[in-house]
Amino acid sequence: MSPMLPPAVFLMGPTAAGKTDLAVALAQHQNCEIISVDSALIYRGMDIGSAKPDAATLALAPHHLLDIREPSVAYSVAEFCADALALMADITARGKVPLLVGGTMMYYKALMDGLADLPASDADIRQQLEADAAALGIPALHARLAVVDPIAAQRLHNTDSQRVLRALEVYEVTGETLSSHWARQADYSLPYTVTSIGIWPPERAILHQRIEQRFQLMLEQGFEQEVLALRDRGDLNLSMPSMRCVGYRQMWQYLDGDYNYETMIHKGVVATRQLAKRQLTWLRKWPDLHYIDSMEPKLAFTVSQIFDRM
RNA sequence: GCCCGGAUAGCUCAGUUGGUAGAGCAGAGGAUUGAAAAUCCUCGUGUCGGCGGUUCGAUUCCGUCUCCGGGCA
Repeated sequence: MSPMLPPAVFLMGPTAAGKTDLAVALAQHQNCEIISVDSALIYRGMDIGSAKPDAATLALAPHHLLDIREPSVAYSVAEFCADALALMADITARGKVPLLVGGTMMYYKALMDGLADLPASDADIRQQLEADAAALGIPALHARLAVVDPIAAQRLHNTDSQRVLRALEVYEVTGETLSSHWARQADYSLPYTVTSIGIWPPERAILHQRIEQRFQLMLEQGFEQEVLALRDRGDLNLSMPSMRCVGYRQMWQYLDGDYNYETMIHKGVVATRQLAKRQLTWLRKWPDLHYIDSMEPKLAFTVSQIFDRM
């Protein structure tokens, strides 16, 4: 990384760790502008269950990349990278520091390391592949992949529905294998000097407690009504990325009558804990991460010092 | 008070014709290239409720006690 590159800050952490509060405090006292890095906050009408900052908070500290999609429309990591890079350039040009905040770790990873030149998903082909998967099973599609792209097939487990389907999709769309796209991946590095900050409580039990309390709070704030309204639109279903978000999926299934209210709460909390665990798996291996204990009361001050040293 | 069921992993339970036990869920660790809040992989020692008895050996059979259901009074 060249010292000539402009600064940017990544503020990362598992769900319910307190990222938003810290980001808002920083945005008010530092010369920075917030870009959300969150695959759920992009959706309009999904506010309570996604723990989106409320209007008063956003008035104090505007966030980019909130409410940029209808829940019926998918977003992608590639779109995120394009959006984020454009915003970062703009913020930098206005003499401010881009402060990226969120928990979607693959978005950070792709922004940092780049993506291969792959085609966007193709709705028709994907639909056909999903039909094949339903009829034949994922292992059969994995076997099909092994014929055309043994390298990719070897890397993918034969039950990994999402990646096996994607690999076949890339091949069908481009006529070229996924592994050969990977092989041609261009050199790339993010043109910023990044300071990476990770925030979470030192004890997992504390995070679990916060997750449970926050889920209860969402219910009190009208999460069920929010999902009822989404169902009433009539254009959404459980196969869409938006409705697969943690909490929304479980509330939807409860409203379908799949299980009772108490079970919905339990499954929602469990799914959130499991999300946090996966986020922490990314964070543990993130290079040059400044870890911040979210239980530390002088948090904002600590982070300000990091800013000052940039 | 009596009768019948239960009591085994954090939870729900299976099982051992007597040789100290295993599933699902939870939890933990990991992977992660246009759906990523997604998708997937790996990981199972626990006084088999307590105390006695029978036995080479009891979580398993017998007795008894405790607790939890249900029933009868």
